[in-house]
Amino acid sequence: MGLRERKKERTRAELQRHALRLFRDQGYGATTADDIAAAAEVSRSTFFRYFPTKEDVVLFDDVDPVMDRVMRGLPPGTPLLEAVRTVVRDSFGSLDDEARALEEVRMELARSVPQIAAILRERNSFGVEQIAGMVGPAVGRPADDPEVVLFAGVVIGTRLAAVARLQAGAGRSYIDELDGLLARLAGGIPLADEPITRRPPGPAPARSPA
Amino acid sequence: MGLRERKKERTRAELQRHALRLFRDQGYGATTADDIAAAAEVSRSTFFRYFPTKEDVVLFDDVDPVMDRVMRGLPPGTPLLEAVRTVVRDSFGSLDDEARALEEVRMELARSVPQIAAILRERNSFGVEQIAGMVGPAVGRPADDPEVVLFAGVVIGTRLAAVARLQAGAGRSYIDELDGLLARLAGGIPLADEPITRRPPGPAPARSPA
DNA sequence: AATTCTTTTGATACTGAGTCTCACTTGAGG
DNA sequence: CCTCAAGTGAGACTCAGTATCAAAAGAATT
Repeated sequence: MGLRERKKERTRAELQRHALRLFRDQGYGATTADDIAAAAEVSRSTFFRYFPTKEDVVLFDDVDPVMDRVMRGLPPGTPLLEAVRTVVRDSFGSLDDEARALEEVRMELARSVPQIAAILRERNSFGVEQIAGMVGPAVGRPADDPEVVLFAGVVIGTRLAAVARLQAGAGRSYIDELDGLLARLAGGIPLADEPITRRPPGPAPARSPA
Repeated sequence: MGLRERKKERTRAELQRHALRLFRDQGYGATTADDIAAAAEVSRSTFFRYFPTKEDVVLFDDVDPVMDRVMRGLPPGTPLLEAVRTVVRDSFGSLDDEARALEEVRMELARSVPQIAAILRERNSFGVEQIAGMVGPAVGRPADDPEVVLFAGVVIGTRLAAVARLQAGAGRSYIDELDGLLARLAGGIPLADEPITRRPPGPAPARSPA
């Protein structure tokens, strides 16, 4: 690996490191691209060359390719839902120290900076297609099979639930929370058959999706 | 209702109508706030007074308060998952003509304009809290009960799956698709116990969530 | 119907994200 | 060295979103 590549890697890491630090210290909104560039001692142009948007600084991670590899390495016959659980656990487990540290910071930010939480939630809803693309082949079905897509949706939904729980201050780490919810899911969808009860009329919740 | 209020209502409707038309005709990104304001014959300032962001023009709808009302009107004892199905179906069914027409246009846009699809997907991932806030009370549990949150996540995930299917060109209407998937969910999480199979290594999918 | 009060509007200016272009620097390779 | 390509910085530009303020217009009062 030449000097050039190493330099690029270093620049990217520096930008991300300073960005996360600034976001934490002075807030996401109050940190301009200029601030980040200045802190990392490069020009604003360079910042945008590395990260197409400010959000991407937060979102860039090294987990994705790992997940696919782990999935491929699982013994055939593993039940799908359990396979997903394993993938989730092992992917994070196999990160090197630096990557894991970044992951920590990012999750910390997600907890403390509402604006970043929002971004993470947004981005997370991407991914039905990605999960479906990973899961479909694993069970020998096309990625657009309705059941594959639905399964993928359920997985994403579970992640959203995990993030929502963290947000609400329910202790534990992101990974433990997600793993726990996935485990619970193995027993079926909770409350699905729970009978609803009459309740007094109250104010409607702020927004629910269209 | 005074002249003032009527005028406001008309202005908002005009802004939204022209905005959606322009988005459809010349694309979301290529349509500036100025364009919309000009088309509706108001100033740019006024546009932002009615819609805090450009996205909000697409996202403004009248469905939300309805859902809560429908939920409250259901007979006690209805199983939760079925209750949600009913709420979804009836909420859309009870829209007046104009609201329904807007809903149509918005869904059409979601299908044909990728950028708007992305926005809708983003926004949709909000709502775990909202759904939990609606569902928790209905079964006599706190909104932050882990099972309530997980259930809410599953519902949102199912929606994402429905949207993903529409996007992929799977015919049907949004509401039919969602209803169908919810129905399927009543039989448990599909594929959860499906054994995975060995498969040849291939290119990793573009991105999956962190 | 003239006057006062309040809401709504338009004009203007500003910040910051993101894009583009172009000239300059600096690794890589002969 | 010298050349070429890759990476960088500077500056200008567009557009979203915010803030301010003065003019216009509906509502209320006499």
